[in-house]
Amino acid sequence: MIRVRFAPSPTGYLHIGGARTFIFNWLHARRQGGQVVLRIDDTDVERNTQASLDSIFEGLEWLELGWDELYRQSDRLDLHRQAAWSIFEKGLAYRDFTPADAQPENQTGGWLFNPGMRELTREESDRRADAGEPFVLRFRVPRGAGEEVVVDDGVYGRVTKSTGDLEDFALLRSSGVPTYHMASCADDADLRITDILRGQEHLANTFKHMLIFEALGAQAPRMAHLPLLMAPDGTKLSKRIHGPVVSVTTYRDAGFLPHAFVNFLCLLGWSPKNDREKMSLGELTELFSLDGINRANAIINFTEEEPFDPKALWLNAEHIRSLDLDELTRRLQPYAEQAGFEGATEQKLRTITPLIQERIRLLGEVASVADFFFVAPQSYDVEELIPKKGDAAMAADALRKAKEALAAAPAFDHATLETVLRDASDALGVKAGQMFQPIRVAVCGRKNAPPLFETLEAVGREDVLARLDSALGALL
RNA sequence: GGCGCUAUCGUCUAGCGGUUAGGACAGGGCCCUCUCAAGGCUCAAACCCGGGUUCGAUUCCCGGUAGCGCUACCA
Repeated sequence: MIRVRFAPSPTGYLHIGGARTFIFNWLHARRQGGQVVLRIDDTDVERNTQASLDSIFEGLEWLELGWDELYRQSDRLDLHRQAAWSIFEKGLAYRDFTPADAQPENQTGGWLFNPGMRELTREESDRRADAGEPFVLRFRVPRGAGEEVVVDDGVYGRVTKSTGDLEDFALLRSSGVPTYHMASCADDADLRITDILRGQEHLANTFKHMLIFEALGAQAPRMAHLPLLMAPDGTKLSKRIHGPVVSVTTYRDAGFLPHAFVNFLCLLGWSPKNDREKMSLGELTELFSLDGINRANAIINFTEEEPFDPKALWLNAEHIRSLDLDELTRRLQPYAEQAGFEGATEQKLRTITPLIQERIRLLGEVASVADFFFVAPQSYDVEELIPKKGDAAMAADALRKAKEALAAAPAFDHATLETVLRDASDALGVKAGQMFQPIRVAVCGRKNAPPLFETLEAVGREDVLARLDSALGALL
């Protein structure tokens, strides 16, 4: 049974890179009928915040993927400490009494351990500890000549590092709180995690982790590191520098469909190799494989003017178009309410959905695309009422003729309206387009809108006639 | 600085010794058309540099360069 874990630390909001890591883990597990563990890595007491924790859950829940088990590392500190001391008992870790502020700076490279500490006898070490002297517990990295640690990575292949390049890293802080490395490995072993998929920034840490697993007498999980998501300027994503676009909830608020967003994120750093791009969650689950994961970092493309990657927008539009009317209506509802549309009942929305389905890329665009279905256009440029190759007189004629024809129309459905209005334009001796533009602007308040007849039908005879009147008024 | 990883159109990518270097998004043009979309067709756009290996390198090896990551009692 495959067991994966996603282990965010609540020291910042959930960003899209984290979301992608979660998604890849989820897909990897689900593809093989495995389980997904969500583990909150909150051992850094100083930097944890409730807001971050909330943002993580908010973001993950929105993805509509779910998980099977939930843990918090802070509930499991005893387990980590126990694991650390078991390593100490095996002689594979030692106490380092060097005060934190006396730690060598280490920028010229090459710091491996503090002289004197590694060689302390057990008696001496115990004596100083008993006397209450603070210490950190460090892993005793093997120092034999030519020794190396090997990682067989599911993405990067065989990667090795000489132990001569690995410092004696800390397992326990002087406060007694386990470090990330210790807590993470102890938990992975205890939770029987079989596969670790995580960001490539951890590749270099993995050598330490292999050492810890070995010292713990635990079988190391299979490792697979993911290329990183970068900002267009090539630097890492940062809310401070790049703004809210790096936060998952921004995508939710703008009106991305969760699984369209999942689809998009999957395409950054992974490919099914057959040129497929638009995939449902089911298809992704079926197609996902470590083989398809790229090794180079991927840039997510956004600018100040266009905060979302154009491909994300396109994919979202694709997913919107393939939703059935009920589902899309249901998804649209909260955004219509958010826009403050009066009377945005499901029934009313349902008549509008098909008219905007292929015209929006984001659910939130319902606000700007469908406004006139709910309220008469407040103001528009009167010039826009004037058709191409026409003048104000033609516009007025068209509007008057339309009023007359629409008032007399035997029915107010789009088929009837089409006949009636086309006949009217013939009678007026103008082109259909010249007839329709004034009507469209009068009713919708702009030149670009959904098809006219369906739109008129949805708006209704009474409102249409009233809007034609006020347009005529504005024209004269 | 040391160590690790990476390098194909603007962006995401396919390619796993011989290809007109393929697809997608974005961009240009055309068609369709009541506007806008959607759709169809089409154009432009890439193998980081230098050495090897080979009959032949985008592909394999080495070096350079560049980018990213790690180098904490952060994760």
